[in-house]
Amino acid sequence: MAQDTPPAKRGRKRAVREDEVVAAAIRLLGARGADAVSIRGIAAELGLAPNAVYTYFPDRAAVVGAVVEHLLGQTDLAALTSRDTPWRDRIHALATDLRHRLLAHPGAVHLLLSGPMDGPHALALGEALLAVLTDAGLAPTEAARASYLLIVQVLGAIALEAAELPSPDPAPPIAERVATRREQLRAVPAHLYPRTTEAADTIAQFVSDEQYAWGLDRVLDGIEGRAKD
Amino acid sequence: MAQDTPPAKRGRKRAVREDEVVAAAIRLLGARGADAVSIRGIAAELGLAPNAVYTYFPDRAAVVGAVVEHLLGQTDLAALTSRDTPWRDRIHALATDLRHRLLAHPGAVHLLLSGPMDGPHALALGEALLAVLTDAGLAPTEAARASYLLIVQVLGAIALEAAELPSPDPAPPIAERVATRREQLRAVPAHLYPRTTEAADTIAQFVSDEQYAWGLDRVLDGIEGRAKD
DNA sequence: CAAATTTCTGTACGCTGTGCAATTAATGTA
DNA sequence: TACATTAATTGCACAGCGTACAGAAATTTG
Repeated sequence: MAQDTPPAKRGRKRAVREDEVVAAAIRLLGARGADAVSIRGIAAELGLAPNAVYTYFPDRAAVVGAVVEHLLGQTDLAALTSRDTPWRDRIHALATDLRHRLLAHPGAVHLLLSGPMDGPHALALGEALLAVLTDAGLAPTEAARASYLLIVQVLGAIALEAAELPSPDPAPPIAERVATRREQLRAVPAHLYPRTTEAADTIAQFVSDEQYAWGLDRVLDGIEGRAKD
Repeated sequence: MAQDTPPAKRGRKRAVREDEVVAAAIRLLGARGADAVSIRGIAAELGLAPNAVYTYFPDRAAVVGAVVEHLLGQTDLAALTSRDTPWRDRIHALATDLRHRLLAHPGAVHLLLSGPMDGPHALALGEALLAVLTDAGLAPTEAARASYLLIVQVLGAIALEAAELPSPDPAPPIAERVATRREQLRAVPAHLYPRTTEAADTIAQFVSDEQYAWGLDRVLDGIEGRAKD
């Protein structure tokens, strides 16, 4: 059986553990935005000299990768694959969960998109999506394409929302963000952009749960049309 | 009539023009990636001291915003709204154009997503999309939501593709990127991720024109289902 | 106790954005 | 022509970043 106690290595003891580095990074991410996730900031958070971080990760990109993995690992994949509820509802639940989780740390999605998502949790998420979409009646190839489409949709929507948030703040509530957008849209000259002006109310609500769910539903409609059931 | 010659201002003459600053930034973006788009790099490119750039833009974010505007302004919106071809084809053409243009400078999409897209060219793009989708038979509110969905889809797909490119290089050809992905997928343990392993060929082709077009078609299917025609 | 090994620290280099004061170059007025 | 006014540019400086290198500290093995 796997013995928990490591085989008593030789040199000096480690002051922290790798997961504490990740935890410190996420603490900074939540408190002061993506730019605050710096080697020096993490080291200060842990009470270490900056260089000590390089004992645990080879460079900053590796730390960010571990943070991304941690964030992706928080999603409940069991709920995604359980067949108690219709598959569309399960995907909706996952997407909503991801959105709230990632918008809770504005800038987190920047980290997601700053490197390839090839860790175990990313793979597990893809695998679970494949299972759901196979359930939905898609052939393997179509299920794979649809899973990527969904990832694109979810991360794209979150990225666009995050793009208009000044990163350090703890993300104002949606109602306030919509109000800000509506205010800015009042400055759009109606003679140059008549349709934009006419649809200003809807456009102001692009950053809302409703728009997010609407877009996801259109994507799911398109996917459902490919099911052979 | 509007007189071209500016009314002979008082102080020292400007060494460059604002659009030359943007051009220098784009030159750097293409040659050395998004990280090279720095105030100091731009200044060196123009033969100026770094601070001189602040004569033309208040801070780096403003320069990036101008670069984004320039990139968005290169798209042919006239072709998007002309009714010679079916609306789906027109959107396909726009999406393809945007993808190739943005992937030509890997990291460009990072700039796009680093701030709100509220410039005139961004507005014009939105307005043109609204026109196309109204043509397609959508009510104004639905057209607005669908236009945002399309922007999310296009930028999301490009962002995910760019995420796995090491930014400075001039973007290897698609075939090579697919081959790299296929190679990496061979390391995925089949017993943990059976469906992923089975669909590896399709997954390797996530970064391809075909997947991009497929996803766009599913989104358009979903949108078309809302047309009242 | 000494040797070996690992981790942590001190220092340093080159890079970033950008604020402040002084300089340079152009124009308007006397 | 001389001077004042104004705008653009520069030099310098500061604080921050990632990270490479050498040495000190801590811990286990012989």
